[in-house]
Amino acid sequence: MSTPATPANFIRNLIDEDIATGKWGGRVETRFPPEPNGYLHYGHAKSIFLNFGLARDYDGACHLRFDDTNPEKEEQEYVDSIVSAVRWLGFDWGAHLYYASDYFDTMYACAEYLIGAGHAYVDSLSAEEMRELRGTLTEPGKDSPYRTRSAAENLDLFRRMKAGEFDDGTHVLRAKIDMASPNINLRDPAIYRIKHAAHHNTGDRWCIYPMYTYAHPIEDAIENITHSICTLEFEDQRPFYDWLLERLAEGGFFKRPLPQQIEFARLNLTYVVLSKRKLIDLVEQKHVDGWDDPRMPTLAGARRRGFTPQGFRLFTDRIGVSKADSWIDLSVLEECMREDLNKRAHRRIAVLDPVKLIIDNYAEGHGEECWAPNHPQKPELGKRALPFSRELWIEREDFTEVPPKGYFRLFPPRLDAAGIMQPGNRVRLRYGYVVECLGCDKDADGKVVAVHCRYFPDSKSGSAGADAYKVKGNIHWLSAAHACSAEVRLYDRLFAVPYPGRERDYLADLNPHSRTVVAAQLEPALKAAGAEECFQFERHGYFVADLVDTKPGAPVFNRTVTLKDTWSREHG
RNA sequence: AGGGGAGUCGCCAAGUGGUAAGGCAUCGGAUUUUGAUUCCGACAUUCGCAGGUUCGAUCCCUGCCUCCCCUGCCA
Repeated sequence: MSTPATPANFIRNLIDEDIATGKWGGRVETRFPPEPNGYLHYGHAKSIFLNFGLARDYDGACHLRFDDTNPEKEEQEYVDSIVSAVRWLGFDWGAHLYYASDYFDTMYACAEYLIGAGHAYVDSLSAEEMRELRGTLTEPGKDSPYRTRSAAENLDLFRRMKAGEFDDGTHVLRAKIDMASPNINLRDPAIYRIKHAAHHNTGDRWCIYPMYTYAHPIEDAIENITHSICTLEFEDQRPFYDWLLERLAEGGFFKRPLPQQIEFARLNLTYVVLSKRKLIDLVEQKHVDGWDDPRMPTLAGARRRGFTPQGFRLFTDRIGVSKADSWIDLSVLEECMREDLNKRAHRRIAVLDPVKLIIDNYAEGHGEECWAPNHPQKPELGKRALPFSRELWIEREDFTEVPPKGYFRLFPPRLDAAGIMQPGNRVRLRYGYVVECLGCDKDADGKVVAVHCRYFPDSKSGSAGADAYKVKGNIHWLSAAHACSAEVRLYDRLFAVPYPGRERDYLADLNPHSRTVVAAQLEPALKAAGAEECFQFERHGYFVADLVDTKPGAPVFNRTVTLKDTWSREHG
């Protein structure tokens, strides 16, 4: 991808400073540390581009690290989906693929050290009792009666925890810091708990697992991460991050400088829900067809939707990085996708809501070819033939019996203000002839079944004098005898309101029209489209051949995003 | 309420003592065989509020207001 300079942000400033002072000898090493307990979503894209982008721009490295410290929630399916999503975005971690679970031995050794140094103890309170002693936001906590256990007793207990002698929840290893700290995270946080659960990576080898707060700083230190970037909600955790690494540095486990945690504001998008819990609900309650449903804000869904890695890159550069809570309008993301697709997508014709257009003065059985460029702004991309004949498909909305003011598509002859009959409107059949509307046929219900017109033989696009016909309207069409039909899915935003869940349960805010399936008519060239090939269907938007449902010779298309449409925006 | 953060144009976002970048959106206008694209132009005397320091404040100081996060053996 071309590389526009990424705008300045506070993290880059910080890194520049570290480089200037030589803190890390110019080294920049980041990491993207997802927990494999769900699919990656748009918010992760921000983090991925941030972390991998920094590594790219500073000639550093970014590690892909699975933060798999909770075996009850993590699965191999999720690690696979994460690997494929990060790759899809275009990033490569080289040899730097890690698992927190790879470090369980080191983490355990650190814990034993902490116990020996008097920095950790085994607490045997129940979860409820611990909660009671923790105090509240305004009141200090109280020491656990087990806080004064000797190092020897703690060590013995901890080893027996590891050996599997105890049931889940009976003991927990805690850091010994300060139960009266105004920062609740420093009130002797739990760092190891007993979980008799099989781990996707380590199997049954462990029955005690480290907590995120304890594990993460150690992971960073082991991997020599220089800048550990995470979201704002971990800000209160930073003092513990630093406390832990300082203790461990004292114990000779790590050398200074120690990695530093830097927090940025997570992505909030209107009309979208990004919390893992809600995404899981949507999938499990079948409001969507799985994690990769094109309506899902997951990267797997985005891919099927036709969103592009380059579009995401544009988006993340455009929204920037800061510590201010912000809401980005979904239209910003959509516009980024349009901008990227506009440059690359070949143009094709598709009639999504077909109605017949019959050219009364065109010989029956006659046919010819019209030529259409693949990209009007890029002639080097070539052109393809569009068969033309007497009976065409046009878009139902490109004809109306009673045109609203400013409508410049097809409408029949009508009386003007002076009572004089005026001819029907003229439009150009894009890349073909100019036609004049003669009228229409309707069925018993009054529904238009065919539109009639006459064409002007000397108006064919590209022929000498064709430009003499000045028309405002330009509509797309397909020869009925040559078009092929296909399923096309018109996707719209999954939620109907900007802030789902703000006024009521978020599920009540689901958009009932988030997917409309139509039987469309497509130009012949489209029949050969392969999965993930994207096109602009002229005057409609960008579409992609569905990754999973497209079969050879039988594409199924998903609408990625519509074209900007100032006419319907102003006319309902 | 204790602690931690944030408040700069409709939405993002730089700047952090020398007199408000940029992007998106919007609005004009031009080009256009996609009511698309592209192009050109306009768009904060003002930086949450009130005081103070200073020749000079978005930036420093004081007070206030608003919003977000923290009381999992989740991450």
